[in-house]
Amino acid sequence: MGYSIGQVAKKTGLTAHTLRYYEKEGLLPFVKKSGSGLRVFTDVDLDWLSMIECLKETGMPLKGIKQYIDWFLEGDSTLEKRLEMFKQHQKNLETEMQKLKKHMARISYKIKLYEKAVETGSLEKAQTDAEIIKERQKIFPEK
Amino acid sequence: MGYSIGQVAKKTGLTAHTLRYYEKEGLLPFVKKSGSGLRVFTDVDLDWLSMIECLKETGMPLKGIKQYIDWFLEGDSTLEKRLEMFKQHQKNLETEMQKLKKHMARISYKIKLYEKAVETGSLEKAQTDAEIIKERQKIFPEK
DNA sequence: ATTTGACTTAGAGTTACCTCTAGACTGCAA
DNA sequence: TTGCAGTCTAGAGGTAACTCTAAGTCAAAT
Repeated sequence: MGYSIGQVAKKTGLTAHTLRYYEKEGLLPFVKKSGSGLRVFTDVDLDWLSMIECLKETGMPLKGIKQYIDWFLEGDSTLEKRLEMFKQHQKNLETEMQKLKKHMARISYKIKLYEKAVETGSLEKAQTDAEIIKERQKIFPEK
Repeated sequence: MGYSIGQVAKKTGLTAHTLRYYEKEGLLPFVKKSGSGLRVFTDVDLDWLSMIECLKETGMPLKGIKQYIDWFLEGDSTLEKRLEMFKQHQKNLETEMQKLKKHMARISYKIKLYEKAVETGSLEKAQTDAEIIKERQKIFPEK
């Protein structure tokens, strides 16, 4: 019914160092200490870590995550702020995804190009290949 | 038919500082200098910058990008390596996108939750709402 | 001819996010 | 009870990717 820092490190893939660092930065406000000073993590803390991971991996800086946690701790008076934060984050994320998709198309094109190049032994030859040029035009319609 | 560092900065959204930094790091091996030592960028350099942007925004560190450029400069003997690099990068990217999608679903859920919470003035009330619980189960089927 | 603004270099400083060290303490197993 | 892995704190160190400073050069406009 409680986890040591090492157990949580294994569960989350973070290091114990990082968990202490997160706590120091105010990202884990619910972690308790045992009588002898050892951290005792609960499932609530694991839920928070999972939310932190979600926000971090979608590009929110630790400061932003901390802001959210601080608002959470302030209680229901900050509900609008938190909603607004999530909405903004979602918007950023959608923009980001659009960009990623374009970049992926470009990388797929590069793979086709380099497959052709490896086949013929020459990048230049591949670049003048009719199929490749057609492919390229899909990704760079302006050119 | 050549661009100054300031013109390229405007075109790309990077600062002149950053462009010099990229050059120092070996990311812009084709940029020439005028007689008086000013950098002269060409369209080829803009193409490279655009590729650098693509790789950087898809999470490749500058070192990885430099490796690619170094291989490019070595010529056709590194075609396989470059193909392999792009394939690996594509794989990473696909994994990343899957993760992002999951995170986005979670953020959408949070928005619904907080919309409900703002409506009722209480996060706790919102969390016990039947619709919200159903929504939550879509994202956390295990719970 | 002078001013204005962009450009040059080398190198120091910044921010975010860890990552590690040292030296001490804890808790369980043999 | 001895040993050893795990944990503690405070604080230093590291890395990536910029970002800026200083001190000076260059070039177009007035």
